Amino acid sequence: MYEKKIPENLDCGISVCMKVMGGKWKAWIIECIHDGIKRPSKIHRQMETEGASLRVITMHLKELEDLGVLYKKIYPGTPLRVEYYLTEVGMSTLPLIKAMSQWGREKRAYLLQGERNAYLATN
Amino acid sequence: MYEKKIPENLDCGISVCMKVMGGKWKAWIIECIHDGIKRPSKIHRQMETEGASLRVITMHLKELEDLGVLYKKIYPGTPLRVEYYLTEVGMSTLPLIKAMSQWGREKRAYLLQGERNAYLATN
DNA sequence: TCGGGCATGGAAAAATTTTTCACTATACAC
DNA sequence: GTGTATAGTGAAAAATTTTTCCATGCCCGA
Repeated sequence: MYEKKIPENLDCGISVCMKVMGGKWKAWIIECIHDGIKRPSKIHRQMETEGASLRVITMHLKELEDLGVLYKKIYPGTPLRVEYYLTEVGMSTLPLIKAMSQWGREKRAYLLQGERNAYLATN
Repeated sequence: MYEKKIPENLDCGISVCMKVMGGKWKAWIIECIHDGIKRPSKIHRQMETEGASLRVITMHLKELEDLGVLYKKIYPGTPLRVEYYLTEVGMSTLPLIKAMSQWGREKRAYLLQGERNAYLATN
């Protein structure tokens, strides 16, 4: 387990939000589960074309579960089956994720068009 | 300059959004500038209590300028003065940042309360 | 019995981000 | 002259995240 060396500062709402939705794959995992893809192996199959490793998915699922964003249902027996669901707080991320996603789609072309020049103030 | 080894995938709106607002300090820098703290040295003084280095602020300002989220006004002369402002697209991040910040503040207590237990399905 | 799928975890490597430090250059105040 | 302030860069170190690889344990099908 990796231990932080610089203590996390979660005083600020943005840091808290980023802890849940930041990172390379977390928002996608939340979206997957919302879309009904609730088992780790399925989530992985959904995202491995994009390059997500199963390991990182496992780690994020655990982290999101510990935060109370997801809850986990275990079906005992073999092969062991597990399903993740959004908690109420998990659901409350959806409008935000949708808004971020839409903003990104809307602004992408502009943002990626290249470098800009500075203005020279002449006063 | 650091060169990416895994190509960035910006097909997805969330990745684009995270490119602008993710990272440890970017959202704060945008907020600072919106609050009228527009010069690098001022921004640094504002955030150094939190641990932000001047270097990372400089780098993020440049990145956000290249993306067209900020524009830069240069006042020639010495000491050289520079001011950053939000572009129209920069402004459009504000509702999102506000929403993230508010969400984080609202859910912080819940999210940080500790680990959770899985449900054992009994069917 | 061998190979597959299931969920998960340790450990190390690789990739990326952030920090720290050293440096440029100019002008002003003391 | 020395110290300060301005904005910025390069290089290396440190911190963090993500990937890769390997291992566990169990059952099912060939």
